[in-house]
Amino acid sequence: MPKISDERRAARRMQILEAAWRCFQDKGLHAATMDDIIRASGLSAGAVYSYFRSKDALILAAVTTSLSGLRDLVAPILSAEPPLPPTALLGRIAAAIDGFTAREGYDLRRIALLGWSEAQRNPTLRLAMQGFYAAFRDRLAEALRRPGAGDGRDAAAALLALILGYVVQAAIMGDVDPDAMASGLAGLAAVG
Amino acid sequence: MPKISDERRAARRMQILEAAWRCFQDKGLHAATMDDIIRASGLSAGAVYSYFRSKDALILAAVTTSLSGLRDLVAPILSAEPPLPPTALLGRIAAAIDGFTAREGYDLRRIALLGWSEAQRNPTLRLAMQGFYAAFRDRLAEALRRPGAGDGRDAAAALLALILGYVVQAAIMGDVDPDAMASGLAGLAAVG
Amino acid sequence: MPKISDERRAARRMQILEAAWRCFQDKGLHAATMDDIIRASGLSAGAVYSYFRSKDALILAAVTTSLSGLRDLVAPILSAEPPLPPTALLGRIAAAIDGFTAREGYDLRRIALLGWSEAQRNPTLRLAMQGFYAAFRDRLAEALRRPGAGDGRDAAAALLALILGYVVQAAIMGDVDPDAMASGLAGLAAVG
Amino acid sequence: MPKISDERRAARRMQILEAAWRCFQDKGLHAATMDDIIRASGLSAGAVYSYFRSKDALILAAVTTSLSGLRDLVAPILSAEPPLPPTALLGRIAAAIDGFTAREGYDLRRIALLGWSEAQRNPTLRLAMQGFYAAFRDRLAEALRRPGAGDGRDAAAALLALILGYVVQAAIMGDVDPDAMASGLAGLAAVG
DNA sequence: GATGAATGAGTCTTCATTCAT
DNA sequence: AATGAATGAAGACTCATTCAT
Repeated sequence: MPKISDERRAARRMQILEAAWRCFQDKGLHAATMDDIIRASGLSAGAVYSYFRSKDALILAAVTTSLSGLRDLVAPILSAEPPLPPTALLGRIAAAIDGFTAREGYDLRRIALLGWSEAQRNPTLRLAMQGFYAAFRDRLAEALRRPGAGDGRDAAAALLALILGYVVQAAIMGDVDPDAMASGLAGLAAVG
Repeated sequence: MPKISDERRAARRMQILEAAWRCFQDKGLHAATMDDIIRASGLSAGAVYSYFRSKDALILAAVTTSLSGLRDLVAPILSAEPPLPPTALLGRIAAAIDGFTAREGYDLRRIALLGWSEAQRNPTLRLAMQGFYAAFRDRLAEALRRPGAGDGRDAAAALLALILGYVVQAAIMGDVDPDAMASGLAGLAAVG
Repeated sequence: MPKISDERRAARRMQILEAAWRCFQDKGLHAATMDDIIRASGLSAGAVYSYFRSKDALILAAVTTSLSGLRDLVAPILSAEPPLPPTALLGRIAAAIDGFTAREGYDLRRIALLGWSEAQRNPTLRLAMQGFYAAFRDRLAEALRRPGAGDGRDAAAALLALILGYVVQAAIMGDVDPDAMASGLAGLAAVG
Repeated sequence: MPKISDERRAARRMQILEAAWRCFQDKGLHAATMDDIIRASGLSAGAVYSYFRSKDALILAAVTTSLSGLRDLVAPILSAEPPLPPTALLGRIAAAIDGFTAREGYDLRRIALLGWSEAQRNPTLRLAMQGFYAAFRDRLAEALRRPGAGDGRDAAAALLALILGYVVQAAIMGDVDPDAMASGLAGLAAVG
C-alpha cells in the first residue's frame, strides 16, 4: 500500500478513538483490554499500535480528545454577548455537556471521571488535564468579570466546581439535569 | 472466646485498609496489586484474604469506609444551630474534607475520584455510592431548608456539586481552598 | 505453603537452569521461548519467574553458572605439581571441557558460543564474561610461568585462544579432539 | 536490458548487507528487526524483500559474505613464498582480520560470533560455515606442510583454534593484538 | 490458624511478511 | 516496479487467588 492520505489517517484514528471510548465506558480504563479495543475498532493489533504507541498513549488521546471536543462546544457559550449570568452559564454549559454526550453515542461525562482517576498516576495525563482545566477556569473568569467587581477568579473556581460536580452527579447518580442545577444555584443565592 | 479478639480483628482490618489506601493513592485501584497491599500491610497473603474475600471486596471497603469517615466528620456541620448559610456550609464542609485528609496521612479526596471511576464498572460499589450521596444530598437539603422556601432539593444538588467539584479541583489542580470556594459562591450570587 | 528450605530452593533453581540449558541448546537463546523453558522445567510460569526475574536474568544465570562449573572442573589441572607443559595443559583442559559436557547431558560448549554472541548486546553478561575470562587467563599465566622466563601473559592469551578456538571447532565442526589439539600445538612448535 | 542494471542490483544488495551488518552488530541477529535494517538501508520493505527472501536469508548472506570477504583477504598470506612460519602466519592473519574490520566501519569479528551462535539452530548456515572453515583449515594445512613432516592436519586445527580464539578474545575482551598473539605462541613453544 | 509458594489465564506489545495501490 | 500500511500469531511477563504444610 502506498502512502495513505492525511484524511484517511485521521479517519482511522477517530475510528480507533471511538472504539476506545466505547470500551473504556463499558469496562473502565484498565479493565478494557487492548484486545477489546482492537476488536471493536475492526482493525488489527498492528494497525492500532501504528496509530497509538501504547495503551497509555491511547488513554491520553481518548481523554484529551474528549476534553477538546467539549471545549469547542462550550466556547460559544462563554463568549455570548451580552455576557450570561452565572445561572444561565451553568445551565447552558451543563446542557452542552449532555448534548456532547448524547450526540456521539457514548457518555463522555463518564470518560471524564475515568480520566480524573487515571490522572493521579499518569503524570502526562495529569499535566494535560491541569492545563485544560486551568484554561477553562480562566475563560470562566473572563465570562464572569463585571465592571467594578473583582477579577472573578474565585467565582470561576466555584462555577467550575458546579460544572464538575454536575458531571459527577450525572455519572454516578444519573438524577440531575441542567435546569435543576441552574435553579439550585439560584436557590443557594437566595438563601445565602 | 475466639482465638483472636474482636478488637484485634478490627485493628487488623484497619491496618489492611490503611495499607490499601496508601497503595491505591500511589498507584490507582487497578495498578496497585494485592501484593503491594499485602506487603504494605505487613501481613501475609492468607491473612489479608481472611479479612477481605477479594480485591473487589477490599476496594469496596476502602471506598465506603473513607466515605463513612467523611460523613461522621461532616455531620455536626449539617446540624449546626442556627442553620448555616450556604457559603458557610460550603466553606466548612470543604475544610472538613481537607482536615480528614491531612489527619490520616493519605489524601482521601483522591480515593474518592478513584471510587467514582470504579463505580462505573462495579455495580455493588455504584449502589453503595448512590446510597451514600443520595443520603448526603438529603441531609444537605434539610440543612438548606428555610421556612417559606421550597424543599431545597435543587439547592442541595447544587451544593453537592460544589463540594464534589471542590474535591475534583483539589485532586487535579491542587490550587483551591475552602475560603476561596465560599467567597466564589458569594461572588456568583452577587453577579447572578 | 510455608517457607521453603534453602536446599529446595536451590534444587528448583537448578531444575529451571537445566531446562533452560536444554532449550537454549536446541533453539538458541532467543528462539527458545520462556514457554519452552517453563514447560521443560515442569513448573508454572509464575514459579519460574519467582526464581528468575526475566528471560535476560535466566540467560545470564545459565551462562555464568555453566562458566563457573567449568572453572571448578579446570582448577585442579591448573594447579598440578609439577606444572604441566602447554601441550598437556591444552589437552587436559580440552578433555575436561568435553567431560563437563558429556556428564550433564547437554553441550555446554554450545552454550558458550551462545553466551559470547549474547554478550555483545547485553552489558551485564559482557562484564560477567570479561571478568571470568580475565581471571581464567591470569590463572593460565601462573600455570605457564617459569623461572627466568617472562610473565607468561602473551603465552596465556595464546593458550586461552587455543582453548576457545577448540570450543568453537567442537561446536561448529565437531571433528576435533583434545589429543589432536595437543599434538597440533606440538607440531606448530616444531615447525616454528 | 532489465529495468535495473546488474551493477545497480549488486550495489543495492551491498547497501542492504551493510545496513544489516550495522544493525546486527548493534543489536544481535535476533534483536535487530527487519524494520531496523530496512530503515538503515534507506530502502522500502518491499525493496529489501525483493533482494532477500526472508530474514534468515539475509542473515545467511550477511554471515557468508563477511566470511568470503575475509577469505579473499587472507589468501595471499597463505600462499606466501617461501611459506611463513606458524607465528608469522598467526600474526599476519590476525592483523588481516583486524584490518578487514577497521576498513569497513563495522566489526566483522563480532558478526562472526553471532554467526557461530546462529549456526547452532540454522542448518543451512551451519553447513555453510562448516564448509568454509573446513576449506580454510585445509589451506592452513597446506601452508604448514613441510617436507619430511606429517600432513599438518593437527597443526592446522591448532592454528585455526588460535585464530578463532583470537577473534573471541578480541570481541569479548578487546585487549589482545596480533603481535601479542604471535609472541604468545612463540612463548608456548619455548616452554613446551 | 497462619504462611507464602505456586498457579496459569490473561495482558500488552512486537515484528516478519504480504499485497493493494 | 516500488511502496509502506496492514496483518495477526506469538512472545514476555503479571497477579488475583489458593492450599499444602
